Amino acid sequence: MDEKKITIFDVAEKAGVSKGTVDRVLHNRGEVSKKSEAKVREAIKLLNYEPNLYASLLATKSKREIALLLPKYNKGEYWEMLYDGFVAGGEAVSSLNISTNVFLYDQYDSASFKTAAERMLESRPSGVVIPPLFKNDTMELVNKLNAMDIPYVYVDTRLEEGNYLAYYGMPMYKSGYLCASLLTDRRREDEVKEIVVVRIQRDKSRLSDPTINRRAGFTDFIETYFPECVIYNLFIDPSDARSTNEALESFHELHPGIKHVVMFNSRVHLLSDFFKRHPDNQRCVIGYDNLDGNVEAVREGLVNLLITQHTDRQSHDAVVTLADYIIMRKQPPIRDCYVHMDILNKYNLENY
Amino acid sequence: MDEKKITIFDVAEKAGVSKGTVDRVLHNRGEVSKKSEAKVREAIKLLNYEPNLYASLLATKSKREIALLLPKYNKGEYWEMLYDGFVAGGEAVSSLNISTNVFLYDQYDSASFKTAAERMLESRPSGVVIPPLFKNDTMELVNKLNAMDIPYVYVDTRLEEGNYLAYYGMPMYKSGYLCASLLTDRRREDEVKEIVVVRIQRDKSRLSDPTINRRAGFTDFIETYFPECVIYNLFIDPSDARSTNEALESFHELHPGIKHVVMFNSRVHLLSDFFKRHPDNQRCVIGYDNLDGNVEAVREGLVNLLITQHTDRQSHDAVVTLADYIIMRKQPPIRDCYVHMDILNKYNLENY
DNA sequence: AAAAATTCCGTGACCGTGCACGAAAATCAC
DNA sequence: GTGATTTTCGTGCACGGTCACGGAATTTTT
Repeated sequence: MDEKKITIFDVAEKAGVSKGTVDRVLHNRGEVSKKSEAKVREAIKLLNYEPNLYASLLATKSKREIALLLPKYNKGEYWEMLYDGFVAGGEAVSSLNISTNVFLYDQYDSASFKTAAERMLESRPSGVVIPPLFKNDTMELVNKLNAMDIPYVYVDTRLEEGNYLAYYGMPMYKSGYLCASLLTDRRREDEVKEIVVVRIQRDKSRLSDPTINRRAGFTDFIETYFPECVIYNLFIDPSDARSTNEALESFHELHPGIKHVVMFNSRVHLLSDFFKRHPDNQRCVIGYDNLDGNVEAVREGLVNLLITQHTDRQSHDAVVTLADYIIMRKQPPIRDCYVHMDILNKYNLENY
Repeated sequence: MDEKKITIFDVAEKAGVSKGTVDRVLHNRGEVSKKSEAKVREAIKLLNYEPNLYASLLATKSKREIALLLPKYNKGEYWEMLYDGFVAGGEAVSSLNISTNVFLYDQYDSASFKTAAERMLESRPSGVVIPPLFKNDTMELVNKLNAMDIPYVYVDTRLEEGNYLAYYGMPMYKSGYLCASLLTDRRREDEVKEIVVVRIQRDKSRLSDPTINRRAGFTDFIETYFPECVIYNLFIDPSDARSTNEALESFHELHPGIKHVVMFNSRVHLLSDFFKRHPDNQRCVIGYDNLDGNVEAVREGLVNLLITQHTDRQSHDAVVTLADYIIMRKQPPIRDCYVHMDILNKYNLENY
């Protein structure tokens, strides 16, 4: 009712100083004696003072910037969604005098990550969003960020260190488990004897396969409920459509009866051509992520289900979370935000 | 770059008037000659002026209120989710000097709707959120709102008139279609011969069954792809657990082999007890809406799938949309917002 | 045409905070 | 103890609106 809004003046009065001093304390701008600072902080706590965001925003001139460190990508690839969400988040907070900036690197070249990180640091951002692809390099970066007191948010995956402001991502293990449950839904054991997992050649030689946990979840489910089932691994090269198709064809000749196909990365659309040539309405295909190509494949009935998340919302929320923290020192209510795993089929992908 | 922010002064100068006049035009506060008004509007358009929200919020004293007209509900019922989202939306816009207020009525008593609507109008809200249960009464209300120039947003369902600001809801017909597709996923025709649809006794005698379109979508799918299939209707009384169970038991005795059970309203949890007594892992049960009871039923494996939407987000977004419109006359980008239909099973309901 | 009534419009005091400027107080050097 | 530094602090304008007040311009009345 009588919500008398307390202002910086009230605090100043209570502390026996001027509003200028209170302001200095509020923004840790220094030039305040320890004694005064103590009194001001006391008064702030006592009065339960919260600064008026609007007055602050109106008066301030300082511009902030939030940076995103992202792998280079081609149109329609996974990382594009993170990028889009980041931009959208930037628009959402642009009225808070916060802008955004993206630094790209080559996801197969650790050195390029380092230089991108270096450039990013030089831009002196007020906050950073990172999908931590290179574990060690990211760790190094994060140490510097901590030293510079720059908050950062993980998206996609997360490192096991303790200083990130928040994390947005899909629970990988569970997403594999979910996939297996959908693939085998209401099937008897003798109906699921063989499964093909299509994988990316390049990931084999990589330090860390990004889908490893997902695969683990999937395998655990199958081994528990379909112990007799055989899981084949088929490797393809996403950059070479011809070799991909050849690999698929020759595998198909070898194992013509396989009805269950799964792909743990976001590239299940690469199989569309093959499925078009070999239609089979007994087949069940499950992939991940709502890339345009994947969605189209579901629409055409080539892929049955997609397990997705609002990837763009991850980076969007990351930006908003950072902005809230930068402007108002507001801690996010939940630090580890596992986004919901959506299940998309032909009939519910329209409004996604 | 040189994003020189244009202020009310720039507009005033361009129009050859004072800022006071511009302000009067901006808020349709009258006391402006047609000539001046025209010049001001011209200048606004020319300069592409947008008022500074923060300055406005800082200076304004006026309080606004957004009202929600909602059926009375018990804890754990569908309408509670709309309520929760409304409250959450209210918190999100509270800093815009906007508060919220809820007016409850008896969903089976048209007269109580009318008095609630009357009370609501007397509170002179700046915006209204309505799930239009009573078509005619809502129409009457809406006419008054239009006359009073009060914007309103539909949630849940929508009337076929043209003046609402926005609508948030699930595409009912499609949600039935989706349900049928999931129920029969990868089934051969001879595997789906009988389906039970459990319905609410009371809805039979009601003017309009709220699930009618959903049922239509469901039936259309089944008739298309499983023309031989028989759909049974079983009516229960949600307020009487004993009679419900009796109805289920006697139906079960009559048709013991039925493996497919569907419920089109949000009360599939009412069947939990029965399923507990008659476990059958060949059975497939699909319901709607993520009420706690329903979620629990999925977790326990009594219900296979839930088709849900973020019901709370409907009313939440409704409030935010209204606030944006009230404060900044911002039209929502999409007027008819069909929210995405989520599919929930045992393995992806945790983070929902 | 002057007076009265209306309509229209400019002015200026806020709203609560940020920040530059310079004065006051405290510390230091000798 | 005096002057020079350095530290600490108060003051006042700016930010871009809102809105009440009262005066100017216009219309109406007599």
